[in-house]
Amino acid sequence: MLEKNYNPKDFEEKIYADWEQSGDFKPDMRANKDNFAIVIPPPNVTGVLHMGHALDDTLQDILIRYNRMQGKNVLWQPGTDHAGIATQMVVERNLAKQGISRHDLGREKFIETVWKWKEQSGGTITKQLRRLGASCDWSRERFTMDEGLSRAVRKIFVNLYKDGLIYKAKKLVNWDSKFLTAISDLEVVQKETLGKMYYYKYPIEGEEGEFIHIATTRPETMFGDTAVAVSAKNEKLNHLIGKNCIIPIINKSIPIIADDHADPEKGTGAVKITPAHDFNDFEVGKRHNLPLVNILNPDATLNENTPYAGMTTLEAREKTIAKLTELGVMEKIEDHPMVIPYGDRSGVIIEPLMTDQWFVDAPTLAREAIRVVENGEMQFVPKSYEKTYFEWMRNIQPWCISRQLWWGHQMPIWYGPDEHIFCEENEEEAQAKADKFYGKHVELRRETDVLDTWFSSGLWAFSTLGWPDKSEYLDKFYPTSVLVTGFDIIFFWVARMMMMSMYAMKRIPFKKCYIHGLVRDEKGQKMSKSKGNTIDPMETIEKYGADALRFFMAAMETQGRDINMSESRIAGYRNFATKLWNAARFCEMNECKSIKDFDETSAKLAINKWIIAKAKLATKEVTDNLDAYRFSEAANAVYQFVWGTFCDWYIELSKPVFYGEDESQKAETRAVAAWVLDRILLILHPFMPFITTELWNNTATRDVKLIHAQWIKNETIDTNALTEIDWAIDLISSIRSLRAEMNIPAATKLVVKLKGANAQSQNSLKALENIICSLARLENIECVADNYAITPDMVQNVFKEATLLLPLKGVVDFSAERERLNKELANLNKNIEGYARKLSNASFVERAPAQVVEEEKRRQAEALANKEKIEEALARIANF
RNA sequence: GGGCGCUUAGCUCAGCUGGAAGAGCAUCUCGUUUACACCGAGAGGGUCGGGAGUUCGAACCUCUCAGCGCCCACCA
Repeated sequence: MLEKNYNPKDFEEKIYADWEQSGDFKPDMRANKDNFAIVIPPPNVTGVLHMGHALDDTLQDILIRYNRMQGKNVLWQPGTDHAGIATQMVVERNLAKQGISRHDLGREKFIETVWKWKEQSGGTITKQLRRLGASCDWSRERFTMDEGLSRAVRKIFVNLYKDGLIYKAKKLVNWDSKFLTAISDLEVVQKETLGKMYYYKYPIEGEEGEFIHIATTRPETMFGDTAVAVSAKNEKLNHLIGKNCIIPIINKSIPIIADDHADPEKGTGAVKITPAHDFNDFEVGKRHNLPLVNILNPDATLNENTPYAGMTTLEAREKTIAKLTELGVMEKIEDHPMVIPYGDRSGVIIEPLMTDQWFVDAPTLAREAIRVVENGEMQFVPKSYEKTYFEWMRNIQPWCISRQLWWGHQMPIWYGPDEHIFCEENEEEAQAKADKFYGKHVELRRETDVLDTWFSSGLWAFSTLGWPDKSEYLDKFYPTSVLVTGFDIIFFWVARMMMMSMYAMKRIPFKKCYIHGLVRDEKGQKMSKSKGNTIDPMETIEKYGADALRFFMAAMETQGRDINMSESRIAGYRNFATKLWNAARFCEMNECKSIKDFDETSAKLAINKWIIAKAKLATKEVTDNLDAYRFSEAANAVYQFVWGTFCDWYIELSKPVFYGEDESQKAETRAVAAWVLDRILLILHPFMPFITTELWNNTATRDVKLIHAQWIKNETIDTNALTEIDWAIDLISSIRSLRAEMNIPAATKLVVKLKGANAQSQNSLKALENIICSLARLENIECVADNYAITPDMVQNVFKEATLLLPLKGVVDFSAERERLNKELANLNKNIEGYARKLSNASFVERAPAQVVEEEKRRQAEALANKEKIEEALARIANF
């Protein structure tokens, strides 16, 4: 017995526990079937589920369940990411509350603390994924710092190193002065800020009273200047090229050089060159062999190469300006809108800094990764994202992979006494190589840097499946079927997976990459903790059920667009679940038990044949749309069928049967209703796994669990079964509409005389009389002999057939109707003119497809007939 | 500067191959009826951002103008 009220909390968690305990999420490895696999984008191990995950993982679960129901061998590979900086940051913050810094603990103790934190909070997000209904194979859960995955990381690293694709270099990198580490270009966010432009002048050496005018936004970097550049084409200034100028305050002489980096149109036309602190200047410096003067400490304070050692850049800037003013070389200060780089995690200004770092030769790795997208081996859905991908990949820069952090994969690099590098998968091998290299035992020192988190994420598609070991999972499931992720992750992850997979496996990591948008708040604003506009998916689930949230995500997911949260809409989908719940109760109350191996094609009754055809059409629609990754279309197809067709019409149409006398009709209708409900649960299951399973367990008699029930493809559909009932529905709708328009009370039973009607329609009417009278609240309906026939599409709007309906009971005011008919008539006249014009257009008649012309003629004829009828109707009601 | 996308009902958005404009929510009217008021029936509401072009036919294709958003790069 179903409870009276739909209450998802009663069963959602229970059902999930059953699935997981019964091993329903595990692939059947013995079976020789088609394989389908998705690797989950690993959430941060210590994170909590947000709406972005809810979207991402709902879409994946839909695909997973849909494919599982097609009898495929399905694996959804779950796991979490160690998220280097993010996790280290959280743990450091916790320690800070106790007044402890990571340096107090030391590296080993600190890492231990992080592991403890991981043990303690690491299960949160996976629990939340379960609550959402994600049918991952949890027995295979992986973590990027697992022994197996770490081994994969070391192996790839060593291979890349030995292939010359990883190298160490002293380069200008993005330096995060809060975390004291280098970060990659992608982890830098540019922010629009209103800054200032400072204009001042450097005296020309040996020429009293001569100056070169400089403009800069960062005067404090002048102590690192090693040249001033002027374009050779700059007529006003190029006479200074070759001379020297003096940096004030420190009185250092630097050359004035010719370089086109100095745009005569910008600033003063002369640019101070600070090669150690600016990416452009670095390039200029390389071209001219300029010395590098580093003026910053790692914490972004100025160092002893400046007069202001120990000061922050802002403090030093103040000092510098004051001093320049005092020296009389300061000219002016202007407001200047500019873009300043910040660390995406630390939020501090990122300084370009010269340091030793490790790089992956991304441009080389990108070549294969580009090729397999160009030739269509890996396809983006929507396709337009491949442009974004190409754009980035074709301009890719070496990837800085070393991080001066503690939490992460420590690089498999050892240094000998003379700094000779040994790169091996483990310490023993490195030691052996070193001993051999030096001809004696030596002490090795391991590189302390760890790898960028995305290095290990890049291996995720194959490392989780068991690589570098031989693995059945790898054989069956690699390349995986599809990767589902947000557009903001294309560069961070998709691109790197492509590069790493093409390098390590020589094969693509996934055949398709489905990219979705962001989940925003109701107003379309990006959700963020700082704005306080985040919505916790767990609270939404608590309030409306996981099914409602999932359906919302699916129904809103249209390719290439962001999703705005809408509580009213989620409520709407909870209502949808309630509706289905009540429809199932209706079936239960009328003893609609599903019959094992019921042959639905044996149904005789028109309404039953009709709903069966409709159900099959809905199935096809869902199937086609899911195959094309059109989630919203698929979801809406089920929604429309369940609510608009099954509940609104079929249940109502079945009532006269259930409340009638004919037992054989009743029996058939019971079986068919049960069959349809069964079908609904089947096609709705990927979207709403909980309610469908709960109902299935209560109503279905099939001895298979819904999660494994067979999806039905390529059925034959008896579309002829649609006509009669569709006609009746149009008729009923029209009568209802007319009744409302004419203000006839619902209680008033009408007598309807249907004028015309050919033999077939008369038969239909006879057969469906009960239904039509009951649903349209009629006393009776009868056909009146006449000279024109009724076809289903003629009854689309009864107003066009106004003479068909003559209310005999109740007082009816026709004035509104008269007005309406007159309007209709005017419209019709306009249309008739239009048709005539079109049909007399020789170009149209000759060039449009014959059927289109026919259609136009048919419409013209119809319009003319309608016109006649309306005129007739007007004449009739003239007496009222 | 380069790229991508958006503009359709009051709101949020669908609309796939060019063939008589759709959904949900909101609004208004009415509710006989035992699956459901988290409901039912009905209604109103659109110059598909503006303009031009291609076509027998354009929300859809082309050009153009305007507005909005995102990504990348740069800005002394």
